[in-house]
Amino acid sequence: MLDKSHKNISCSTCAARKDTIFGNYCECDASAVDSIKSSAYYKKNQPVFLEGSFPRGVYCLNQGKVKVFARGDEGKEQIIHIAKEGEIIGFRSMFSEEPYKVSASTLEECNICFINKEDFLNMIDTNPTLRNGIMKELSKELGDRAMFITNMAQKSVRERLAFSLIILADIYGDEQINLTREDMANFIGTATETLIRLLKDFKEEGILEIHTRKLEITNKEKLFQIAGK
Amino acid sequence: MLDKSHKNISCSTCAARKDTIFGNYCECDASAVDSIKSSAYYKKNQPVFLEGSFPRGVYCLNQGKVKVFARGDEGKEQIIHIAKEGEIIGFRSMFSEEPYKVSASTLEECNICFINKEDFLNMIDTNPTLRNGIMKELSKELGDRAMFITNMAQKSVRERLAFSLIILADIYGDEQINLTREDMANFIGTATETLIRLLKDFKEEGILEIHTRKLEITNKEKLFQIAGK
DNA sequence: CTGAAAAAATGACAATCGTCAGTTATTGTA
DNA sequence: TACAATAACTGACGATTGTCATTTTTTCAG
Repeated sequence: MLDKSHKNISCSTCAARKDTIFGNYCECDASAVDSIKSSAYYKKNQPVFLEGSFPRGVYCLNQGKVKVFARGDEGKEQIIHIAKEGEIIGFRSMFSEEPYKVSASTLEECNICFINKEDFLNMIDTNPTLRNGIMKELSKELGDRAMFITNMAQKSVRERLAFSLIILADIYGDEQINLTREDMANFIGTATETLIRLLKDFKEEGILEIHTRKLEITNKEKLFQIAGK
Repeated sequence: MLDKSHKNISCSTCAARKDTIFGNYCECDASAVDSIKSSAYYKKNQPVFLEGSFPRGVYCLNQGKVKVFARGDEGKEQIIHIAKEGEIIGFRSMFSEEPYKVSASTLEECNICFINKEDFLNMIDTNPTLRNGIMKELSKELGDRAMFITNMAQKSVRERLAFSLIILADIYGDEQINLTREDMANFIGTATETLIRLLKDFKEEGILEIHTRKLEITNKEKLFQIAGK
């Protein structure tokens, strides 16, 4: 259970700070960010922001994982990205001056800090290093998504599953992958039933172990093989 | 046949200028850009830049269309974007300081202007309006790609074809859509044979007319219906 | 204008994958 | 601890889509 005393969250002691855009790009000291941010505790499955609404600021994950997803025509979620500790989410729409095109929702208990739009844009304007960091980030993501699209379009579900498991293993680090089958299916872009069947196949092939909801990868090599180079 | 006298291309008389990032965001006069750009004539199917190489500058399309594509594991192209007159391509990797993750190649005869990296970055640094324009552009594209991914993952090939034809009709304006079947299949993310069959279906349903390679949309309404909202 | 090369089109077939309908297992809470 | 709700799983089945092999049409260079 997560410590709910989010009042104590401070940038200067933030464990995730070194992974953030602030930690990497911003020379300004932590207290400067501290003074303009607020922080909040989120329960599991709680929305962070919603498709269609206008951004009021950006969110910086101190603790926990968040899914970023779009909805298809029939309302089915497509998970575009799973953000973890240290990541900043929701800043894209602030620059494009559009409403959010995606929603974000917590996958587990989270502590999330918030910096309001004016303050954030002001930082960007006055801090070239931070600005370049943001541009670099936007550009990198754009490149990643070209790959994502190519994978979606050209790989089979089996290959995509292998590929996604590698990504998920990376996101979850030493924890075990812990997602509902539905979320996992919506990340891979397939039906829940198909995902379940393929997980079973992978298990029988000795690639992973299924501990109910949690997945333990036991043969990453093979995953790479299946996923394609 | 395109006028090959690209020596005469000037920003101040560029027909596409009003559509460019320069036209929209940059207050600096055309001659300022003119003085730092060079321009070149490209034949059909000529590479503009290649995946894996490092960007030396940005390309601004004066005339003609260019496909931007990634390659899947088996070398199959996935077209991510089709750029037309006025668009600037190849600037993403300049910010991310990575090699290109995609390639670009002309789909027809083109006149393309080039601004070298230093000059372009210098413009960005000194011109906040232009810089914001670029950030807006990056952000917008990122949003578009979330939708693209969702479509790829959730729509049937038939739906994607309808959707893509709407996009292509928009890109080609009053011209007829003019792509090889292979390129079109690589845009939609399907096999060439499947695309050909579906085009035939659409023709029989009175949605379009096939003039060998060129496609004329005759019932856009129906395309919207098929594509989903 | 002609022939070779490239592109478009067609047919046959099988595998992948999604859908629907139902069962079993797990979780969270009263 | 038990029960309701949610999630995980299974089975059957067919439609969609990819693959391969071949033919027809179009394009383009000489």
